[in-house]
Amino acid sequence: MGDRAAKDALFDGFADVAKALANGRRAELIDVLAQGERHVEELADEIDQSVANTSFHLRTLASAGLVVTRRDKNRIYYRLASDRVIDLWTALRDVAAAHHAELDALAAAYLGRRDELDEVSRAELSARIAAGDVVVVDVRPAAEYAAGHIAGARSIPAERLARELRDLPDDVEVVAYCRGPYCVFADDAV
Amino acid sequence: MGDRAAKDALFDGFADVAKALANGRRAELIDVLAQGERHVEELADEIDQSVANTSFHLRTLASAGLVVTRRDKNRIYYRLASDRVIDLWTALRDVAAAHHAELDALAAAYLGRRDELDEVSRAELSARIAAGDVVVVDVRPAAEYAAGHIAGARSIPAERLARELRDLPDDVEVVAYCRGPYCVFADDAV
DNA sequence: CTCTCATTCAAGGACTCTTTTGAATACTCG
DNA sequence: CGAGTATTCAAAAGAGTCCTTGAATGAGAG
Repeated sequence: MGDRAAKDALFDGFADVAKALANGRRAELIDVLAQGERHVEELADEIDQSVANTSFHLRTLASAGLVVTRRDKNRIYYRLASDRVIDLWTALRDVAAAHHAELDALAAAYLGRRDELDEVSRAELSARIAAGDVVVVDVRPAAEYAAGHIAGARSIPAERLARELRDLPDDVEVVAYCRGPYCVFADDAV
Repeated sequence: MGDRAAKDALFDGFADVAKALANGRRAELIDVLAQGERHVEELADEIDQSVANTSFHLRTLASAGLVVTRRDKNRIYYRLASDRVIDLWTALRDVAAAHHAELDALAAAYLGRRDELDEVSRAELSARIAAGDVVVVDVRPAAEYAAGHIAGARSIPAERLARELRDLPDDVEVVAYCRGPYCVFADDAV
């Protein structure tokens, strides 16, 4: 008890979990899976990688215990192992945003100029939903809407938005939302 | 805005932070630094590595923004960049403990049989400190005691314990504590 | 200024990770 | 059972990581 080899092995175990997140493509997978379960081909499409490579990354995540699978017909669905994984992902993003020197520039390059958008706080949004003077649009993929969404929101995935824009009412304000601070669907939608 | 290369770069940025934690020795460094700042040679000693290799790992952590340095005379002290890093480390440990299949075995191998020890809850401990019927001993290294400790605790680093054991009073109970659930100083002390 | 010491750098060899390609599994449905 | 499809495996090239050794840096003290 308490010997060096055992301590190394234990902390290597902690490091294994970090190693699973230590790849940009796997980080994207976690970010997508935080919205709900998806199958391999969808995930490959989300991260723009081959199905084989995506499957490999998912296996890496699975063997670190971050994701689990479920079979339905002949599709295999992956989902996060628990909400704790979301907490870990959030903590990682927070630390990166706070301390990683280049992250501001990277985020700006991907997200564009956010200051040209109008933001709506959570409290304000729920007040206005209750008052009925706003239409909320969920611009995430249909699978993520199906896995859970803001009550009363309408699903219009980003790629269908141009076609369905005319169906939205003219006389009330429209609010678009997506996955979180590092998701551009809503920005594009506006 | 929103193009694939920029998204890859952004998530590679998140992965950089995970990569910094993706090594057992660096994980040990974070765990030690969570107790307070230390200089390179002390840290090398804690993780049983050469000073050069420890310095290399610390640089890796520093360039991911997880630790920062401070010079005092001709010593360089490292400390965590902020409490957010502690949150990240805690979240990582939690996920590992909950989902990593082999971690139970590794922890048992390092920690030994914890069930032979008497545990004292936080509430109970503070009540008994107030009542004065307990002596609390901090068995961490002196530097960590200096960086912060339970009010009223007495510092007896593990390596001095055998010598100073006779000085402890016979008539009240003694409670030992150290860094947290993955630290064996207190177990050894008992 | 020079000496000293803590820390960092550089080069190397062994090892691991990422991605692609093409083939192999494993399951469902007819 | 057999066809069809989603997923995983295997091999290989190229890149990156870890740790050791020995030398270099740079701040403080004399």
